[in-house]
Amino acid sequence: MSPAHPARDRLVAAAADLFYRQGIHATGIDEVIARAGVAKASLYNNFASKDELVAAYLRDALERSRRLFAECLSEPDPPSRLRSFFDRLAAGATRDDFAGCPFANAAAELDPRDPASSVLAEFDRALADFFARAIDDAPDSPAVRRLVVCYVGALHGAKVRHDPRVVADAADLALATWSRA
Amino acid sequence: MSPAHPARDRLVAAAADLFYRQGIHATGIDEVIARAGVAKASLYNNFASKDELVAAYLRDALERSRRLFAECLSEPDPPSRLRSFFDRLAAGATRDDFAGCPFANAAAELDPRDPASSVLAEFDRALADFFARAIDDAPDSPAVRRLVVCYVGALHGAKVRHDPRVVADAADLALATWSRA
DNA sequence: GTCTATAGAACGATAGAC
DNA sequence: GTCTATCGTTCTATAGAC
Repeated sequence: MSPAHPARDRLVAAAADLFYRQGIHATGIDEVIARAGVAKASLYNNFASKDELVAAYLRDALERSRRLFAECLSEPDPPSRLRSFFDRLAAGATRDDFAGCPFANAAAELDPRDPASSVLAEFDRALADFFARAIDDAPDSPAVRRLVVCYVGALHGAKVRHDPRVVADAADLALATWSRA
Repeated sequence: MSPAHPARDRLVAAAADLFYRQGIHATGIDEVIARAGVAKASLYNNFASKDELVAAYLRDALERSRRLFAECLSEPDPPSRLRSFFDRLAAGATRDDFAGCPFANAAAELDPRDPASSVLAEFDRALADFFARAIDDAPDSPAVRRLVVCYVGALHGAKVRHDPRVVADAADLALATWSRA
């Protein structure tokens, strides 16, 4: 992305892959720098601590999510926006490196008082905001909250059951709850 | 439970509290034995390793879940069984030590190849089996899979948003998806 | 006596930090 | 690449219950 910081970008990319697939606590610093192909000093030149690398990883994932939301919102009407969103989730769930929602995983691992946890709350707001725009409703409306339930259930279910069909089930629920509202 | 092993029971109880609230990796052995009020040797007399204590904690949680399922299944008809279940979830979500689903949290932390992870799969089967019995359907039916989505979304949403209303939203979804099926 | 408990020191490995 | 802290684990020593 920014050629001015190749080491930093390589570190975030390596961290994103490893933290997401293996978990944050289960991934050591050495493994990250080995995959990034940078020296250990480069890590501490760009980040004050592992926690800040974790935060950078989550902010990067948040940015990807925001782009995904924007693409789905370009669809013309609520049902096609929701379908577009859950179709993309389903496609992601079929990948062999799929490991659920990175924010849900991080939430289970991180101390809520950890500064990186604030990114999780940001994602939560961004997700509710996306659903609200998608169905033209308020971010705190029951319909939006039900859609959030569908999203969470879809990704976690697909993860623990290794079954992408769960995403389709959740999409059915989401479409039904919208048309019902 | 068995008075012949007071130290073991105290260890599991302490581990259940700490592992659930703080996470497994974030909780050290010393903290567990301090809360249990037992010596370190008692831990390794009853468990071969920390991993086995983790497995015991998860099996204990699974037993509690099975009892909860059985109580809900004593209700006379599907809607009241589902209501009973989600009402109990909602009550749990209002507790100040609520931290979501212990199995979902453990799934995010543990290596899938960890022997303790088999308990997570057991819970998954037990949950699907409960919903199947609750609505008189097959454990792998779409309706049951949608109910699992509701359960997962309910607990995770209530956790990250600190908002027990999410459980009520999920209960609405669950009742609706059943009556629709 | 044997089993299980407690208290604490000490070891080896790992992981984060500089 | 080195330093240091921490964590899981093991060992020594001792006391109480059946």
